[in-house]
Amino acid sequence: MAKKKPDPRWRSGCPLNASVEMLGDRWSLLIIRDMMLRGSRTFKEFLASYERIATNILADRLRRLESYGIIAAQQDPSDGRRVIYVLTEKGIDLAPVLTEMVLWAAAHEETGNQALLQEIQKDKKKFIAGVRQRWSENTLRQLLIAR
Amino acid sequence: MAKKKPDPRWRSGCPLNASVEMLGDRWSLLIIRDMMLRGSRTFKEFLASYERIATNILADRLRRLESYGIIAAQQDPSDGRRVIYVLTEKGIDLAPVLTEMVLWAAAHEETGNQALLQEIQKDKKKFIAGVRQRWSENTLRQLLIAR
DNA sequence: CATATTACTTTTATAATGCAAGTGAAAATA
DNA sequence: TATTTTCACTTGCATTATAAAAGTAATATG
Repeated sequence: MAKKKPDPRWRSGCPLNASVEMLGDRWSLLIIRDMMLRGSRTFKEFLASYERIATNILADRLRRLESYGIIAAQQDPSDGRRVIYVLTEKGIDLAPVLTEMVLWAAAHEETGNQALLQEIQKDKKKFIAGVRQRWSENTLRQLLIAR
Repeated sequence: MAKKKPDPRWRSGCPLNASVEMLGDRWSLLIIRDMMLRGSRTFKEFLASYERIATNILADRLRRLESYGIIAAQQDPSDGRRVIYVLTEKGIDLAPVLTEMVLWAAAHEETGNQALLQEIQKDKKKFIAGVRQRWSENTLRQLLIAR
């Protein structure tokens, strides 16, 4: 529905370039991974990730991802301090991208997380469908239930 | 065959993180795109790309990609000035990653290159197989034939 | 009311990027 | 053979991004 001529925001009309401009840095995809696979939803939870992002960079990336419509931010109704970040449809649609990047690195580098890997390798489509479903379930719950 | 415990080179053992550390910047994937889809092979050809990479950054990225084993550099036997860059197997294996990134951006942004897009959408597997085959054909030809 | 928690911002130092100009070797041209 | 051109870079410098550490405002908890 929304989609016509190349967006002047990008360096070029190439779709790969658009992806790279939105996601091509050392943190954005890791934040999306944390949301998609680890269920992270708050600033504090993102900070707890193993790669140790700095707080100012995290704040900047969350702002950027929101501006691209990949994630959405909402106040926690049960705690005025807390902001809950959720993936939008656009964000969830990154599941195949993340999946292929995981498979590629695992095939060519010495990496860990064998459990995730085997799940993906067993049935890629099923894995992506699972992400999608778990997310739609959780999103509702997360937004409605206080903790 | 080489693959065991997490590489200490990476910030974490997560395979997605390894991918991000190798490819997570604004130029690396575009260089690979130019090789994979446009058949670029030389410094000059990469420079001619629409996004206008600076020469020092291009030199740096080519060095990095080579150090990761994603591309290989070879002297042109018929012209001593010219260096020919080719994708390695590891580099060619990025085809599914690029494919998904193209599909994702095209689905959510206003991008161009409809021809490429329709080819991918018609049959994703066939497209990736085609890249792979054209590459193996071309690599041989490129390395043997002077121009 | 005092303390703790959460999501940031600010500051400062370091590193990466981008632009313009320059270099050296090899090849093409006069 | 001498000169010019091409190619793949490098260098210098200004701008921007990243990282680490400390600080802050709003809310919540005991």
